Amino acid sequence: MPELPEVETVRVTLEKEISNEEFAQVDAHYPKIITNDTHEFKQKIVGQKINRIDRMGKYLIFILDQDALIIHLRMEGKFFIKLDEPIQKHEHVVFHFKSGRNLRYHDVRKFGTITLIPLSEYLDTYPLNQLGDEPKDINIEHFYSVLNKKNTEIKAVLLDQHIIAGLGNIYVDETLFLSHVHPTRIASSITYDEAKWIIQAAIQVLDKAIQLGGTTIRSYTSSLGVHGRFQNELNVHMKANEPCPRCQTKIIKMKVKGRGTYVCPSCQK
DNA sequence: CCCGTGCCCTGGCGGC
DNA sequence: TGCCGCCAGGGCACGG
Repeated sequence: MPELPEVETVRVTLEKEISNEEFAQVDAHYPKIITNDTHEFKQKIVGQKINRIDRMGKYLIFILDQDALIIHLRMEGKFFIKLDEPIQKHEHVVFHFKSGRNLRYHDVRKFGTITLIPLSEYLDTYPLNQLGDEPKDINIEHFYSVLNKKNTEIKAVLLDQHIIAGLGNIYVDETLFLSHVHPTRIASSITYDEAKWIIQAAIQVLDKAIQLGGTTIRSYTSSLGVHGRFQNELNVHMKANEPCPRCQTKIIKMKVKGRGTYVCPSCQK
């Protein structure tokens, strides 16, 4: 489940590995991953070079000569760099470079998406034009005024990428724990100070996770075998029945808007 | 506009 | 041991 820190880890690794590579051919073994018309996609991308790799929220953005390649890894998307060797199970899209190396998109659940959009439009086009600011760029007054109008649980608001970009299930649980806010609180009841604590906690959690290369739990590993270490820093996520690090109360697992949610019932209000 | 539900997909796990 | 059924989850389409 790559969230902002895992995607950033992938971005850094990929930029180091494949900047300046030129696309020679694309094999789409499972074409649904690519949201463009497959034929047009291949025709356009061949001959372009990777100049830079950016990230916005959980999206990776390959800056090519004419177009931006916009990638969302969803739950289990990952990349591998290989030479020409047999295709493995779950390698759905293979980008062949002129150098002879391949970039392989691997995704057990096939939920990820890859989209090619001209450089002149990509920031003003779906999906990136829908994206809210990341926690580090959020204006607190504006965020507070948005919360004020929301009649839904705070956890759902923090997961909404239109409002705030980069947080997923793990980091929302951790952010709410650090800010002492209970995930089922109705957003409009959040005070200005709590809104400020939430943003500060989100920034702190994401920064720490980026420093540690992200979180490796379940089946998710970063690209190229990189393993994050933030799982050792988790306070509540996946900690059902363990003592709260602050007050020793048992962490409970509950459902919030259908999402597995971990909370300290005593010190999150 | 706002919010809830179901869908996409497959490996892994619990239950028997 | 083997099989079945269900769950996980980000984001969108759709419906009330």
